[in-house]
Amino acid sequence: MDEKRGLSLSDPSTRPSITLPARSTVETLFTGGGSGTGASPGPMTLVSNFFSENDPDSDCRSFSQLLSGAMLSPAEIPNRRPSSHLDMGHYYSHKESVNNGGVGSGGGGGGNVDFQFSNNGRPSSLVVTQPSMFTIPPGLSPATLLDSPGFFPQNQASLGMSHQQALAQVTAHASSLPPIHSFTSTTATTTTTTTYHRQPPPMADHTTASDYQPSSIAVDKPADDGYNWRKYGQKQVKGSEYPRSYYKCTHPNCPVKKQVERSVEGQVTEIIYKGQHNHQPPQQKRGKDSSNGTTSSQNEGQIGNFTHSLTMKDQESSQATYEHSGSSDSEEVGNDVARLDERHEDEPQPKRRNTEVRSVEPVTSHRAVSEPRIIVQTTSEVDLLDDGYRWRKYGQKVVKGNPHPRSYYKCTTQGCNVRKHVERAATDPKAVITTYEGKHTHDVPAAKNSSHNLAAATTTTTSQLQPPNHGGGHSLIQRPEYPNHQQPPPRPSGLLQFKEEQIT
DNA sequence: AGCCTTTGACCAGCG
DNA sequence: TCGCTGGTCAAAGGC
Repeated sequence: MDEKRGLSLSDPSTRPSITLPARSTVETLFTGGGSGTGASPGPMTLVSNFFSENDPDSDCRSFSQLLSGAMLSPAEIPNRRPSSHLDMGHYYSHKESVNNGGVGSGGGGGGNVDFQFSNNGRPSSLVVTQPSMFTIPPGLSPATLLDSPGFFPQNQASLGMSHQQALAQVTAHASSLPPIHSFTSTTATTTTTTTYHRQPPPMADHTTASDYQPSSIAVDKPADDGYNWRKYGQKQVKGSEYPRSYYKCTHPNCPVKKQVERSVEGQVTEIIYKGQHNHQPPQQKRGKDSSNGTTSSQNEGQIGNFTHSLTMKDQESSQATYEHSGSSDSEEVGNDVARLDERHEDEPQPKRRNTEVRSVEPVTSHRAVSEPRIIVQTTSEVDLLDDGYRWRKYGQKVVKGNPHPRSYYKCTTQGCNVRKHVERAATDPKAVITTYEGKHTHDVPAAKNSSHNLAAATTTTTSQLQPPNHGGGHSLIQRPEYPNHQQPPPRPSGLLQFKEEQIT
């Protein structure tokens, strides 16, 4: 540290106070829009708030329907309202459609069994700033998205390229997306902070695993994506409570840059990648800064020129959202942006690039630990994303409009009343929504994590609205960022692991 | 020695 | 034109 410097923004102790933004709509979701009394809503409340708030023309939809909606192209959902961060119901969002009506889809009344929820395509915070942008539903990776039926019809036409071409391109982008797809998890009561890293799917096969891998050095190396970076600047950007750091790829003549924002605690809140690597990832220097050692071959054959952003905004209260929204500008495909961002869409974003693919990565923060979360994930080979806990299936039901049954599980640990239900998309069984209810009263079972390595190839993305238990017990592996913070028991490092669920 | 981070200064775009 | 803002430069120091 340069001692002549007075204030180092990288030093949390010297950072200026931060004015946290107004609670987002996501939080409203959890708080029940003002009627909250501090009690944590159940999953039904959560989703109900989420989808039905103040929407006169909202229609109840089941998870299946939501997922089905997520598979629709804009053409199929012409009256679609812009989605909220948590709106899993669409991929595309045109800002011109702000006043569009909500997607109506049948469904009935929303009981606990049917898990039907009203839809609210909440205009606020969803405004996509560029036309021809598409929103990747929370929890769906670009590759998965592209592999989903119904994703391409319009996009393909607008881009003038085939599904395969676009897939290749986006996949390439995905591989340039930081393998570290990190997001933090913080609770108010425990101040637990965890950073997760996700590795992008290998180029060769977009259906293969999007590995989640923990990193213990995420704070200092927010995006160890297999490339080497040199920091060349840092700025306190107006409108952002976090300083922004600028990095360049150290490879000669490589134009790739990235911007990283960190929270006060040093957590990475946003990573924006710009440009395309014109070289192979350097060999990982294990032991130095390679938090994930499997990235060296993941970025081969990159094409296109994307900018990616990962955002992990720690909201003051407790919400965690995961939104992928994206654009695919037909005129500037070469400058696309894959962006994970929780920034309010209606906030001005100075100097925004012409095209962006925005997505929001979730994060948690300061929320009661007993609230539910919604996970949207897609799988290929493995059915369910491991969350580290053992579950016993106790029910299953086929919902109208969805050939795939939803399944109900209970945590097998004695005395633990946590339940979850899993539903697959009608149009794509790979897409799964998992809803948790309750809080685990125990830690993640220890011994069961060694099997079912994700390397088996899954394209899995998790939308984490709420950890059922202080952020632990999920598919994602936690590693302590701060030694003094409460953390769940360590889990084996490596890839995302799947539990031995008793699924039949 | 080489690479990296830090950070004030400078530059460029925009309203 | 001017001020604001984001992005970059580059010197200094650290590892």
